[in-house]
Amino acid sequence: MVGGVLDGKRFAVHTLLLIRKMARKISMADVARQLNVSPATVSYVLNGREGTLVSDRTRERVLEMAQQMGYRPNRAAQVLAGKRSNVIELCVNGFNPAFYGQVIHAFQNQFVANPYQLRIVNPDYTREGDWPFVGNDWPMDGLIISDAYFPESIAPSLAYPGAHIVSKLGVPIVSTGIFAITDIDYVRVDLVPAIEAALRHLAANCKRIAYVSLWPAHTEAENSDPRYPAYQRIVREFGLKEELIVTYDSRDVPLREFTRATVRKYIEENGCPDGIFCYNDERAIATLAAVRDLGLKVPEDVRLIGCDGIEENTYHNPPLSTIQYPFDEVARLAWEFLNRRIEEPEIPMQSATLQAELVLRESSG
Amino acid sequence: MVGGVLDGKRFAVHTLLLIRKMARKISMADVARQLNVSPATVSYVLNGREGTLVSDRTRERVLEMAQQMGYRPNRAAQVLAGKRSNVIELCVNGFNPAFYGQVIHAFQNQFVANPYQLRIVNPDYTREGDWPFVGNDWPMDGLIISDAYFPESIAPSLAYPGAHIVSKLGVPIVSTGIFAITDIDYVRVDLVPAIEAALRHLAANCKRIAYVSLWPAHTEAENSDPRYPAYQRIVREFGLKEELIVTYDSRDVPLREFTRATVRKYIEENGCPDGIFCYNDERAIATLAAVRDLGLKVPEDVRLIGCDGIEENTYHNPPLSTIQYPFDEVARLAWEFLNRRIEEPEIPMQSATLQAELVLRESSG
DNA sequence: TTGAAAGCGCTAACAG
DNA sequence: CTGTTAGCGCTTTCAA
Repeated sequence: MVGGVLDGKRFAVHTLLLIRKMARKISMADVARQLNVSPATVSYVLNGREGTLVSDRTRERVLEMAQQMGYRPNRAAQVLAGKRSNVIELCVNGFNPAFYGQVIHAFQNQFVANPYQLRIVNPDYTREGDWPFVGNDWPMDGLIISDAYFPESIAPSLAYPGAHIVSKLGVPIVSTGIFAITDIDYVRVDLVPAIEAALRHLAANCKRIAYVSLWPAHTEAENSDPRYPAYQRIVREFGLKEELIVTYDSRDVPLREFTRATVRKYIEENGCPDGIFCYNDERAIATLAAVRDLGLKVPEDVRLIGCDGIEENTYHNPPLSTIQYPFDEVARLAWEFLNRRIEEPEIPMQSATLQAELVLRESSG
Repeated sequence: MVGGVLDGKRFAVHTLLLIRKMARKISMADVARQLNVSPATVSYVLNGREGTLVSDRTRERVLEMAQQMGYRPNRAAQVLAGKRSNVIELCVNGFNPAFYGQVIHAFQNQFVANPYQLRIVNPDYTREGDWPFVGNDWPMDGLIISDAYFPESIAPSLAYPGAHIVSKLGVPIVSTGIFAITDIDYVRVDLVPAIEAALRHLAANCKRIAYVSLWPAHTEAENSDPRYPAYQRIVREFGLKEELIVTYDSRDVPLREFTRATVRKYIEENGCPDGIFCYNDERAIATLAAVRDLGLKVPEDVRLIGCDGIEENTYHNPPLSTIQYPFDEVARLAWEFLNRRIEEPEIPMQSATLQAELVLRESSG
C-alpha cells in the first residue's frame, strides 16, 4: 500500500475521506519533483523515446514513481503541445438506434489494433446561426460523418457544405451514407435501384402498396430522401394509389411503440394494404407487430419489406426482407480514405459509390 | 462568399484545393489580430461575460469577425486554462449492443437540456500492469461507470478499486450496474430475487431447466456473476440437474449467430430442455430462433426467460419474458449522485440499490 | 545524459 | 473599457 503527501496533494491513499480532498491529478512535474529530475526527462521516459536519451537507471526510477503515484497523462495538454490526438471522430445521428448501432459497430471493427481511437459524437442541430454542426471542438485528427443531412432549408447558403466544414475544423473529413456530401472525400450508398426492385417485387403481387414513411408527402425532408420519390415512381408505374403511413422520428417518442400504434390505427381505419414498404427495419419490425396485433399474417395477408439490413431482421418470425446497407464496406472504405488523407493531405479527391442490395426473406412472400 | 488570407492561413475559401492546404484552425489570436484588439477582449466577448466589460461596438465587431473567419474554440486549451470541460464520461462495456444501447439511451435522456455533454467510452482491459482502466485521459468533470467488472484475478491487489480510480482520475465517479463498486457513490442493481423468481417459475412446470451462460461452470467469471449461482441454487432446490449451454461473448464472433448455432447443436445432441433461462435477452432471442429452427415451439415445447429487459423483447413472437433492468432509474439516480458530488464534493457517500423485476410474457407460458 | 526554456490556445487577475 | 501577463501540463529544441 502506497500513500503520501506531495505539495499538499495526497496520492494513492486508501481511504475515501482523504481521496475526496484530492481534486487534482498527478502531473509530470509532480513525478519529476519527487525524483529530483526535470519534467523533460519524465516526458522522454513516458513517451518511450528511442535511443539512449535517458539512462536505464533514471528510466527505471521514473517509470516506477509514475506508476506508484498513479500518473496519468493529460491528453489535452499533450495535444496543445503539438502531439497528435490519435482520435478520429465518428459523427452519427443518434436516432434509430439499431441502424446506428451497426454503423458504429462496423467502424469500431476498423479500429481494433489501430493506433487511433474512435470517438462517437452526434451532430448538433441546435447551434443557431451556424450550420448543422459536426464535431465538438475537442481535438481530433480526422472526422467521419455518417449521413449528415443538409437540406436546403437548414443550410440555404452553403454551396459547398463539405468544404465549409473542412475549413472550420481544419482536419480531414470523410462523408459517408446515403446523404454523403460529395465535394469532399466520400463513400456514398445508393439505395435507389434496390428500392425500386423491392417495390417492383411487391407490385408484382399486390393491389395496395403502402409506405411507412418518416415525413408527410410534399415536405422537403421527405422528398430529399431517396425512398419516397422511388415509391412514388413505382406506384405510378403500376397504376396504384399512394398510401403513406407517417411515423415521425423523435427522441421523445419510443419509435417502435409509436409506429406500431400508428400502423395498427391506419389498418383499422383503412383496411389492410397487401404490401408495405417501410422507411427502415425498425419500422418494419413494428409494422410486423402491428399486423400480428390485428390477427393478420405476414406474408399471407401483407407482404413486408424494410430497409437498412440490421441483424435483428433474421431473428423475427417471419424473417424480414430488407434493403441491405453495406455497413462493413462503408466503414472499411471510409477509414481507408481518411487514413490516406491524413498521411498524404495533397492527394486528389477520393470517392466511392456502393449499391445497397435487396435481400428477400419470408416476409415478402 | 467570404475568403481571404491571414498569416499564411487561408480561411473560408470556397474551393477544395485551397482548403486542403489549411491545416490549422482559426484561433482567438487570429481574430484579435485582424481586429487590432487583444486576445483577452475576444475571449471576454466569446465567453459572453456579464456586465459592460466590453463596449457594444467592440463586441459586435468581434462576434462578426469570429463568425466570418469560422472561429471555433479549442476545448483542450480552454480546459488547460482552467475552465470546466462540461464533459461527463459514461464508461460501458462495448459488448452486448442491445443492452448497452439502452443503457446509453437512458443516460442520454438525462443529458438533454443539460449543460454537460455525455461522452461514451469503453473500458480498456488491455493496459497491462495497470488495472482495467476506465477513462481515456481526456478532460472530464465526472465519470459514470456502467458495470465495471473487477474480478479478483484481474485486480488482485486492489482492496479498494473504486477509491483507487477516484484517486487516479481526480474527478467524481459514480459506479452503476450489477457489478457496481461499492466503496464510492454507487447505484447497484440486484438481480438475485428476480432471477430466483424466474427460475422457480420455470421449475414449477419443467423437468429440465438449462442455463444459456457466458462462461463454463466453475470459472471465476461465471461464479462472480449473480446468475449462475442463483441457477445452481434453484436447480438444487428442486432436485433438477444442471445443464449449461456455454456461449462466449467476444468481438470476433457475431453473438446471436454463435448462440443460435450453439443452442441448436446442444438440443440436437441432448434433446430439448423444457425450460431455458438465458444470461441475457440477446441470447434468449437467439435461443428462440434456434428452437424455431428445429421445429419446436415456445412456450409449448420450451419455456424461455431472458435477462435485461431490452425493448426488442416485446416485438418477438412470442414476446419474451425477462428480468427487467431499471435503465431509466439507474441513469436518473446516477446522474443525480454525480451532479451533487460535483457541486458539493464533501457530502457523505451516496448509494442506492434497485431491484430488477421479473416480467412474465408469453415465452414462459 | 540531463536541464532550461519556449510555446501550444486559452482564461483570468491585474494594470492602465 | 481594453491590454498585458502569468500560467494550465506537456513536448521539444537547444544548451550544458
